[in-house]
Amino acid sequence: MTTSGAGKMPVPMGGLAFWESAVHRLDESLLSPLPPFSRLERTQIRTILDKASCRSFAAGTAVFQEDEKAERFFLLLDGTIRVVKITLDGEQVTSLHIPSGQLFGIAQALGRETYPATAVAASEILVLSWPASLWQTFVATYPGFASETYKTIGNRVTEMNTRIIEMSTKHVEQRIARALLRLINQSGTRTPEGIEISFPITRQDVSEMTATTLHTVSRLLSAWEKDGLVSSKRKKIVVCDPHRLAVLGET
Amino acid sequence: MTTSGAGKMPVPMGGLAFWESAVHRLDESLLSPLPPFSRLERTQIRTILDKASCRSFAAGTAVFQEDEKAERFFLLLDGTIRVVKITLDGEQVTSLHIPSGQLFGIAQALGRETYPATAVAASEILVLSWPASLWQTFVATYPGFASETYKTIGNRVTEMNTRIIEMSTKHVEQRIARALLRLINQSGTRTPEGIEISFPITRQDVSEMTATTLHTVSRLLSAWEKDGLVSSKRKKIVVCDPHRLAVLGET
DNA sequence: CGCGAACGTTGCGCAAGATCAACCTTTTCC
DNA sequence: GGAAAAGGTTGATCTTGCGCAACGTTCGCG
Repeated sequence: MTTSGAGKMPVPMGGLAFWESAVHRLDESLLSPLPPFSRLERTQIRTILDKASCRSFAAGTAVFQEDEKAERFFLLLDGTIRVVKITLDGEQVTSLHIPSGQLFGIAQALGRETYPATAVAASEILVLSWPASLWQTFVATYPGFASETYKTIGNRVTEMNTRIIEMSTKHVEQRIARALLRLINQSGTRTPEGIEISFPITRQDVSEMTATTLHTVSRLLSAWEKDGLVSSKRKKIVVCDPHRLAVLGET
Repeated sequence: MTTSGAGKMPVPMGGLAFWESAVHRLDESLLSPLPPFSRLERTQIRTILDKASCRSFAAGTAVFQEDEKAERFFLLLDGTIRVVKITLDGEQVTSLHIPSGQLFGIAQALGRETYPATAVAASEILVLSWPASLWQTFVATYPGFASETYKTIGNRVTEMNTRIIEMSTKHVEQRIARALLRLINQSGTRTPEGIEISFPITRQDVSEMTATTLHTVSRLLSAWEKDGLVSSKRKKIVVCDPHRLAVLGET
């Protein structure tokens, strides 16, 4: 049950700003299809973009840390975010993955002053961000922004609930199977072999999502590979037979 | 890991309305100290109360069921609510306990049309409720209502996160210890012996909160009783030495 | 190019805790 | 008041998957 020792380096904070507000380059069409902005006019989106900072983070770096003052909120333009908590004794637990197109770091929407967890770039990522002080304005001014945000939160609550239930009632094998399926649903890429998880992911990462050890994940993945269910290289997992994997994850 | 079989009867829906809107009896002072209403005037609270229905539910009955259409939202005036999810194969998992004074069944705040889980009365309870259509009005009209609601949600998210981390990193003994501590914090009653959980709770209930079996809970509780840590009768648990229990729950 | 770090694999033994089973106690309800 | 149901205890056994350990492989960097 206990995830094995330290394992991972302390998450480093992202480096200094690279592209700080080179935002005039960004087109309105980037935001317009995204739920929080879908009901807005082009001009409104322009206004929003003009207030945003844009920045990239290298894989493995943190956008913000748990308990840090929530001075900005973010939108993930590209890549995937891993939301992790770190326990007193240094173990990491991944509570959530956030695919591109979603808001994150929205402590304001939960009535918090600090971020509830650390956001780590799973791959190289591109994010927009706004100062927290604009949150109220956005909620009040832009129709659909608030409601879509709360839907996002609702979905995350649902996902957390699902994890609690899985950990309570499923065996390790089933949890891992389901975790992989969730990942390819959220951010899978079609390949000739099957559906690939579109960001680098280690056995350790998977173990942190499923409350087990990298050893167990490794064994399982090896067994599944022999069986033609998955195919995995270093930091790469391809699900070849999602259906059979889903069957494994049932009951 | 897998919680033992059926165990509990399917949660019955609460009976027919007993006190449907005998609300004129209720005093404004009931709501005024509660966070969602704390910034409101007496007259505003009166208006809110006039629109509410009041009702009691017997212990073990459901106020609403998972996936039911969310036609009302609720305030728990007295008692404790157990929020449970039921898996396909009939196992129950408790995700949360809600103490009196809090809103619940607030699917609207999560952008949902249906309730995400079942709310079961842990003891006899008293609830106010309003039609979902009033949600928007409340949020728009009453200052502090929205922000306090989102704080509540934030707290619940935090609590769920805590559970995920505990299940990922702690052993059964520690999880149970912490679960008991959380319960006495939320709804404990001082007694000469120690602090008592102020609603009836079975070993099975505890096992559903901690992802174990009632057997393991029973053994642990027996051991702790011998040790003077707790004292328990049928459906009753008193924590005699919270401090030592907290130590048990660490690391 | 070669070394070290990060990542991955695999075998073995052991312990935590689930499962099975039997039995007891208290409550409920006809 | 007595049977049945709900709740609780406790022992014996069995399985999962963790801990530890040793080793292989790939990658990145000086």
